[in-house]
Amino acid sequence: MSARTRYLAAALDLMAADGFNGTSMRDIARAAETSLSNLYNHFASKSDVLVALLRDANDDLLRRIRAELDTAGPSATERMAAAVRAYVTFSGECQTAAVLSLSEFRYLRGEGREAVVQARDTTESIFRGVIADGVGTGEFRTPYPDGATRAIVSICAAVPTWYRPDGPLSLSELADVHVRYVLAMLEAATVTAQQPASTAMPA
Amino acid sequence: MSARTRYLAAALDLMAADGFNGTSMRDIARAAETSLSNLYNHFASKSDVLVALLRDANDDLLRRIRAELDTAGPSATERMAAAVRAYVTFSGECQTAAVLSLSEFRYLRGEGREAVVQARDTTESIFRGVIADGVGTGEFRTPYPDGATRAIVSICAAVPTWYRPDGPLSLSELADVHVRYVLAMLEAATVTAQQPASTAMPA
DNA sequence: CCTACCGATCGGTAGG
DNA sequence: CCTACCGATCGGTAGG
Repeated sequence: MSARTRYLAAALDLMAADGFNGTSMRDIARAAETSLSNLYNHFASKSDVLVALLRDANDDLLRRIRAELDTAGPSATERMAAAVRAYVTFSGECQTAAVLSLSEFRYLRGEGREAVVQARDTTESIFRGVIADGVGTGEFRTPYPDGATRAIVSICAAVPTWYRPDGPLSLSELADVHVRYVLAMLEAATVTAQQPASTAMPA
Repeated sequence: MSARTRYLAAALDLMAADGFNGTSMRDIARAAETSLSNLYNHFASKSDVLVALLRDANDDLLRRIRAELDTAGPSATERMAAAVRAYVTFSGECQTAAVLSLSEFRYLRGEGREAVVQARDTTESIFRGVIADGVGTGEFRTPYPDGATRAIVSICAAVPTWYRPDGPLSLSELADVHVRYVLAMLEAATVTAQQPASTAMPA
């Protein structure tokens, strides 16, 4: 494990718990069992630490979505299901990073912010493209396809804020449930023919 | 305008922009054109300021939802539409307070946190109750009603993070769009019979 | 005896 | 990779 990885792992836990402004560079150095000066040898500023964390998280999410899409069927319905599965799975498996992405992005400024904005746009454009495809083929019948991307991403991005690994549903079941919600929201033609993934749900 | 109201208005803008830990009591006092000591005469701590802000915001949201429900029709479909309309309207009209509620809640501890948690549970339980009613009457046919509350609240709560008053849709149109998303997600029996509220949507 | 409020300063810590 | 620091500012409180 490289020094950089250790710093980022420590910073991830601390910032997810106490926020960007609630975490000091001394806190991070201490958690990584190094000195403050050494931390500054790897990151020019506290903002740079956050940029690295959010970029890594977004890269991971994007990689997962693309991997799922590579093995998905050709229809927009199948591709949307794959993308939602990937997002929900990421939200559960990388919960801390997903929470951080959601809550601490606002503290970024300048070019670091622009880089993360661009990475987010890439993710959103994948959903937007699949929605447009599905509307074109008639698979999705929602009269409001343009606003659906935000609604879908909002649902997926909120999962890490309440998900608990010891909950009543496995992450795979949770992904299935969210696929159903999303396809129903898009008024997918196939949604009523789907089989429920599970009959048990959290209260 | 009472002194307390002036402090809270200043704190709301500052904390929504820079976060709880990024806003100092001196910043708040300066923005409210008073002294730090006077601020401490009204709030025992910075946390107490945040508690007051989040409680006020939640009270406002709850009041709006209840007011809409009072004039709504009796069906679960109409009541869900009313609740979503109220939430989206609040998100747009009280955007700063809504953003704060979403992002800064995590910095609360102790009994102040518990009070806000309880207020949130009250709001969520309204949605949960309407969903249960609709499932009971057969209006909502989703196989996963128990997870739908979180998905619905997540969509509504995310609106203030991207909404712009100068966007292509009026707040009323935006509310209509979200009502359609939510009812579709619940697989409402009436959803395909609905009329689109608008043909224009943001990109 | 209370409130509302002041200028000044407390012990510690922030990012760098 | 460390000790030793900086200008400033932190949340909170002093006496009056």
